[in-house]
Amino acid sequence: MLTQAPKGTRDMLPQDAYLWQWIEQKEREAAARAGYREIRTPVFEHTELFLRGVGDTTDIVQKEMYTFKDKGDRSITLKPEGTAGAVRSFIENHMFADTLPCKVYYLNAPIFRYENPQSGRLREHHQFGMECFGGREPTVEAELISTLFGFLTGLGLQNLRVHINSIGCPECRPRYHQKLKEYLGERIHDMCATCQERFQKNPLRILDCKEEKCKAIVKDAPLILDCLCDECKAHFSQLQALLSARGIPFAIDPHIVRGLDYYTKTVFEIIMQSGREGLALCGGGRYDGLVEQLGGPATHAAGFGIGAERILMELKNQNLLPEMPAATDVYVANLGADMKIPAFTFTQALRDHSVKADCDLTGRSLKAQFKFADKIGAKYVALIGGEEYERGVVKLRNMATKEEKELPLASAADEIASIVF
RNA sequence: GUGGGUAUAGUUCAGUGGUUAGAGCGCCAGAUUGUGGCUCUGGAGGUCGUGGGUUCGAGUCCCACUACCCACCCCA
Repeated sequence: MLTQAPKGTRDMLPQDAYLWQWIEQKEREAAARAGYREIRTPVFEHTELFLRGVGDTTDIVQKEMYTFKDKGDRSITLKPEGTAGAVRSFIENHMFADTLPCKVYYLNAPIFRYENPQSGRLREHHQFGMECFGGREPTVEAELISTLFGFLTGLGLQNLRVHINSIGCPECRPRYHQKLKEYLGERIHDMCATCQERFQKNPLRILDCKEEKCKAIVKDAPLILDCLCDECKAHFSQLQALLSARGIPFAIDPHIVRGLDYYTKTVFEIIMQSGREGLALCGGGRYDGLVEQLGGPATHAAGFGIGAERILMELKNQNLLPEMPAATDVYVANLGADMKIPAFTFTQALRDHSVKADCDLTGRSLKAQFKFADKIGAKYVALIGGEEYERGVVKLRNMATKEEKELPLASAADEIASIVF
């Protein structure tokens, strides 16, 4: 127990951490190219933020949040998604008063959900997300999807599917709800308990049910796409035109409704086609009402979150992960007890020249030092030996070619730096 | 929350209820004392997940708990 990480969490060990650095660099570049700037918000927020922001009928809020009282009797919740915190910050810091649109991204922020772990799902995972405030045009969604698609294909990922849908706005959705309820009518009593509850609180989510009996009933239900108001209809068709113009392959999936209540108009997902097929890599959409709902001025907004673990999982499936770079370029071996100080100072001199250098910390024999150098992938071994030291030279061995040459001690660090780089 | 599988060395795994629990890989050391990868030799390393129970005797059978893997629900 004591030496066991909590269920659903993982250590990022050195052999994984370089992948995170690598992917974070790619995320930064993609977001920066689109004019987004980084924002970092707290790992925890007041529970109320998620109740009002994410929606108290959602599974996330009802059963998946890490919620606790702090010592000041405040109800605190570990972030179960990225958008609410960004919106809170946008309002609290009066970013709405600056020039809009305001475009921000968060870099692999930790996200916590209490659910049963399985392939591609942890209790702590990390999301890269982008949020745009103050843009009413469908260009916003097109920009988000294009950036995301470019980022993912830039990593080499194949077989990505972009699914889009529109779930209307406060203008047209109530009309759709009415129509859906009329369609379902008495048949709602034949549906699962969850759907009967949804019928009252959030009829749209009935479309999302995976139960066979519910799917059968819902199969011929009216689609929200057929009930959109003129504005939503125009918005959705303009988005399609933008994506087509950019050459992004997308499919309209009228059954995407998303598990968070704040979405309006556009919702989208990017789905894995290989490996764990059908698992969502990314989800996002427009949430024009959220800023106002949380106490800010009415502000158009849209964004997405993408799971970093799932990206890495898919990259691994498609064999696209880079190899771990060697930690050390030059290993400094010492021979003889009185050579330990010269070896140490020479190692530091190499580091002063920005060379990744290492020396013995364990008191190994020369043979074992070479073996170690080989194991850590050092390209060169610099030997500080008594005999050479007396003559004022360092022996440099190329581990791949076995070539050895002597360099004057005084200029060796400088010369090695120019050889390594 | 529900269901299935698993838990033995650092790791991957063997191990009919019966001596002192094994192997491959990895780790450490050595093979005439100043040189890595290959080979050979030796060594270290285990409360057999935790706690109960059955039994003369449990790594092995039973129960509970915990964790991991997989699936459902849901989601990234």
